[in-house]
Amino acid sequence: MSSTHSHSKKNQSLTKNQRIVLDLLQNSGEPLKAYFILDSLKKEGLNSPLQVYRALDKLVELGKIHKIESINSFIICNNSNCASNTAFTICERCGKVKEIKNKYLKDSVSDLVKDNQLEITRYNLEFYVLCKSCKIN
Amino acid sequence: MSSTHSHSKKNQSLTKNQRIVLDLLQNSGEPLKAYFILDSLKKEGLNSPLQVYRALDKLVELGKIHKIESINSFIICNNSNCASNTAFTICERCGKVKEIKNKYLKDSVSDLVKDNQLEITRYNLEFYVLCKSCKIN
DNA sequence: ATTACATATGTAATAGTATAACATTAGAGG
DNA sequence: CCTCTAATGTTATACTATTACATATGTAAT
Repeated sequence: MSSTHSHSKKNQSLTKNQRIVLDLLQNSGEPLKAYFILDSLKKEGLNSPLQVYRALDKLVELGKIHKIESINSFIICNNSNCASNTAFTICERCGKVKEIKNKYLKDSVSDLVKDNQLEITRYNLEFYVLCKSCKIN
Repeated sequence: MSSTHSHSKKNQSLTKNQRIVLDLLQNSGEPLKAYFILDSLKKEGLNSPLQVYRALDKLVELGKIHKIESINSFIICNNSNCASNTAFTICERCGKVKEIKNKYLKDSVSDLVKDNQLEITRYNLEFYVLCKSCKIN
C-alpha cells in the first residue's frame, strides 16, 4: 500500500471522517483494509475502528467506494454510476485490483440471470486473473 | 439453519473431519458459517475453529463446497464441475442462497471480460435478488 | 434564535472470523 | 518396516466488525 497526500477539493458535502477516508482511498487507488485506514488516519484524529467502519459504510452507500468482499478491502469507485454494483478483476499473483468498466457489463449481467426470472437488485463480481505483468514474468 | 442427520455413504476418500463437515453442509443445503459448523459438530469431536477451517479449506479446494464471500458462509456445491468458480443468487430479504447452474454462465462470463485480455483463473459472482416468494409477499 | 429531528461522533467493550506455531498422529507408497 | 506427506489436536493470537450509549452537529421549520 502506498503513501498518501491529500489533494482533492471535492467531496464537500461529506463529514470530516467520511472525507478523510475517501481522500485516502482516492489517493491510494488500491484496495485498503479498514484497520490499515485506521492506522493511516490516526494522525488525522481517527481513533476507533467504528469511526472507520461508519465512514466506509456511508461511502459505500453513496457509491463512492466499493467493498471487495473476498479480501475485506475497500477501493475508490472508478465509474460514475455503479450504484451498489461492483465488478473487479483481482490478480491471483500480485493482488492488483481493477474495476471493470460498467459499459459492457450491465447488459451481459442481466442476460446472465434472466432465465431465473429473478429481479437483480445488485451484484458483486470478482474475477481472479493473471494480470498482464504477472503473466509475462 | 436446519437439523442434520448423516446419510451419505460417498465422500469415502475424505478424512473424518472433512467428511463430517461435508455431511453437515450436504444435509443442510443452506450456507453455514464456520463457527456454526463448529458448534454443530462439537458432539462429533470437533473442538477448535482451526479444525473446521482446515476441513473447509480442503473441501473448497476439492470443489465440493463453495465459500460465499459476502456472507462468510459455506455451501455445498450443486454442480458437478464448478472447480473454483462460484455464482450465486442471494435474496436480500430472506437471505436464501441458490447456486446458478454453470451451463449458461461460463460462456457469458468469458465474453464479459474478454476485452481485457486477461486470463480468468476463477470467478466469484454474487447476485443480490428478490427471490420469488419474497417478491410476492 | 430556538426547537426539533435526524445524522454523525467519540469511546469502551465485545462479538465474529480466521490464522500462526508447534507437537503429534495417520495414511499411502516404496 | 520406513519414509514422507498430509491431517490432527491444541493453545494462543490476529484480524474483522458490531453493540451500546452518551454527546455533538447540521438542517429545516417554527
